Amino acid sequence: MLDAEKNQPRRTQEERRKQAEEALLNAAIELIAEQGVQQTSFIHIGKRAGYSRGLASHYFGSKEELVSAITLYLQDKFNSQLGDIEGVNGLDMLNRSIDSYFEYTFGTSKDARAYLVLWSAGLQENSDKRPFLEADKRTCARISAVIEIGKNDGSIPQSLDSAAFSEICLALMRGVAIQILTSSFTIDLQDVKKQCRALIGNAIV
Amino acid sequence: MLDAEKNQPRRTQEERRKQAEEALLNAAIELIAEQGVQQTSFIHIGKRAGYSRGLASHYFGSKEELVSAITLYLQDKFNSQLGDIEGVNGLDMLNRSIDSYFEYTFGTSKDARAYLVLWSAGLQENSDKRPFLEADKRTCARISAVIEIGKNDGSIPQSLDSAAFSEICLALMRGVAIQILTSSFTIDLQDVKKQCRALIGNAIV
Amino acid sequence: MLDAEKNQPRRTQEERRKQAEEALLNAAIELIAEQGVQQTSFIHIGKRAGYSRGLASHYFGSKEELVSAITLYLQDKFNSQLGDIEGVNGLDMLNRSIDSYFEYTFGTSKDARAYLVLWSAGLQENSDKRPFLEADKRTCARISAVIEIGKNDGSIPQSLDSAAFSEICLALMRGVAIQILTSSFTIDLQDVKKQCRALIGNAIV
Amino acid sequence: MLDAEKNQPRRTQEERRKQAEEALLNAAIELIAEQGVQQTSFIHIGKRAGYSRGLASHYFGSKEELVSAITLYLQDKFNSQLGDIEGVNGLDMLNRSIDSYFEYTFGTSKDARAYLVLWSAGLQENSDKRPFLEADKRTCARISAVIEIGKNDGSIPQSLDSAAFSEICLALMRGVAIQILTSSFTIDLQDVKKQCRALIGNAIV
DNA sequence: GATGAATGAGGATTCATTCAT
DNA sequence: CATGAATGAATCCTCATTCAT
Repeated sequence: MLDAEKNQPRRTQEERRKQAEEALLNAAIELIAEQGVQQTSFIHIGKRAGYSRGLASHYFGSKEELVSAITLYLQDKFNSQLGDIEGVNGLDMLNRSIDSYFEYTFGTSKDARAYLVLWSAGLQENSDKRPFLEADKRTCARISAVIEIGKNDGSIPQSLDSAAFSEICLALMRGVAIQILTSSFTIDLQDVKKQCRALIGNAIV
Repeated sequence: MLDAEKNQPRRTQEERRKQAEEALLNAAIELIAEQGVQQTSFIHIGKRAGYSRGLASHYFGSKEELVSAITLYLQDKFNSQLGDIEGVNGLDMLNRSIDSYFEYTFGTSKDARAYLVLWSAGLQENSDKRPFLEADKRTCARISAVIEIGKNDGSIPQSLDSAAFSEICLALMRGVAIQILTSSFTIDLQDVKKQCRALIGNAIV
Repeated sequence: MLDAEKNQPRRTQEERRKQAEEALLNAAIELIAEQGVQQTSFIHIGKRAGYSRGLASHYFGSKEELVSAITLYLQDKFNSQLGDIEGVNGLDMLNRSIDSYFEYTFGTSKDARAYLVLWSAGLQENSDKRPFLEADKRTCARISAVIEIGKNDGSIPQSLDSAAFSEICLALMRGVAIQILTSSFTIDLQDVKKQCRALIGNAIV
Repeated sequence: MLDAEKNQPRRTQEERRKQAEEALLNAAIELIAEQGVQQTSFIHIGKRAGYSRGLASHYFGSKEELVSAITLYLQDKFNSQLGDIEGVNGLDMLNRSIDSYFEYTFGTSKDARAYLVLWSAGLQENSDKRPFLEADKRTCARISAVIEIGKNDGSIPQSLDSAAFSEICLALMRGVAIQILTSSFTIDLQDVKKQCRALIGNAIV
């Protein structure tokens, strides 16, 4: 009991820290989704999170480190939300993967938009693309694995090049995501989804 | 004769102005492709173009106007490079359109990269997306037109929804382009092209 | 017995406090010798000493007080190291005084360097020079006393103005010390010492 | 005449720049002499010089560069003030060199104090001492040259080691200077001067 | 028309300092 | 007693922008 009493303040300190850090991260994510990375200043982040202007700087050290932390945070969150893909067979699992990516992208949180804003910095020549390339590699590997399952259970033909197809798949999904987030589509989301499925379905059969 | 003498210097002035303006625009495009919009300052643009640091500011007024000017400049350049699409039938024209977009994106100039850097600002909620949306609309209209030609000459089935398909097509092309420009693909460019063509080809037949 | 039991933890606390304080002081001295006063932050001091970042602040209150504490600490340490000057006569004692100042300055510890860094703040017009002036006065008094001994035992001529000479002596020693610590000498230390002794020796005889 | 009219604005621009730069340098020198380098901010410099807070930063790029510029400026100014040393023989020239160093140090301008403040940063281990070492080397070379002249004309004995002696001389002069600037001397300046001359004079004969 | 001098706003960053635990 | 969470002041620095020449 005494130990618990002694530990409590410490735990509370840690908790305070964790809570503040998460609040700052989420504030930063919102602001990045709204205004982009450059326009998002430590001052704004602190204000939005309800803390002082210096705290985000204090915790994350520099803006570069903040961006890294956000990137990892969003990737982890995405992966944990994704969980295990289930389906009656490989093809079904592939379709469900695509659906869940759609759901993530069009969900209410600003995570997906913020992630794509961060990721789009990779379009500049001078930029550290590694964190995003590794994430893309993992995503493609997951798609490839599903395709291989489909090949084994007969729902996907053996002739399909899983490595190449998974990368094209990701490119398509990402292209669709960004066109939606930039309000480029005039057709409605259900149509977009249907077209995507058709595109992928026809390629596989 | 006197008129000619008077006009000549004026014309030369105008030409010099045009030349300087173009040099500044291209310097800005290079810098944007390399470092992004925010990191590209008037000073750097002037230096890269070989002019004074005040000239870009002098010509374009403000940074916002500069970005607008660059956007229009790049769209015009792209359109004029594209020219008229030719082909034996609609399907062939569609394939050639896709090829020319590939060529533009992977060409030596930094135009495509700079344009996508500018366009990616549209991922942020607070941003003026109009110039890009209009350009996308024109692009889709062009693809739609080609599809309609294909429907008429029998190379593309009547059942294809040209409006929806053209938008998905653009999404795919844009997704592929940015995955390439962010070095995400591990498969080679020829493979990417082949996969794209297959995807679109299967969808049409 | 109960008293002893009660006292023991108190003494241990006090000892721990003293130990921590000394560790913090020495860490601060090292950092000041390396980087100067301004660049030496409480956080760095705590880290270097192996304690928390708040402890130095907790003990010394403010940075100004910390600097005062260090100054006194270094002066006390110097004085206690110096101890009593011994020699066969006044002249000999003077020479030994000079030698011991050399030894202190060129010793392995960073004390002398740190002290001179702190002292050099006195070059600025707006600065509290008192602690250093008092220390200098004591040093000159010590040298004067030695000279007076020399006058009495006949090793130093009566004509020498001990007050003026002791101040010039200190100026010479300090000048030599800082030239050495700023790596300005190209001649070796033995030569420096020899030259100094000759300068002082010739002045006295 | 037209040329002159055309050139004037350009020259005026340049002059404005030069004037502003010099005002900023002198303001910085004053502030450094008063408060030290760290406490001297760009904002204060601008204010003291009668310009905006950003100008010093704009001109000198960074504080490090500002310090470099000031160091060079002060060294150049000192050297040009010094001019050629004249005297009836080498010994006389040596004495006059010492006198002029005294005059410089105790003059009304804050140059000498500022220079010594800058130079004292070299006491810290992590610091760029080069600009100061080079200046010291030049100073010693000048003293050595004078000593050699004295050896040739017979006013200084051949046995004197000019290299070693010039360095000790500089150390003495610098030690005296900093003791004066830190108000350490209780004896008056004339006495200090007399003592110095005696010290050096006795060493030479 | 073109240059670059000068301004001042804005933001990253570092810390002394205070305060809760 | 000791830790470290949190604040906010201060400063360097970068630029868009204005303006004199």
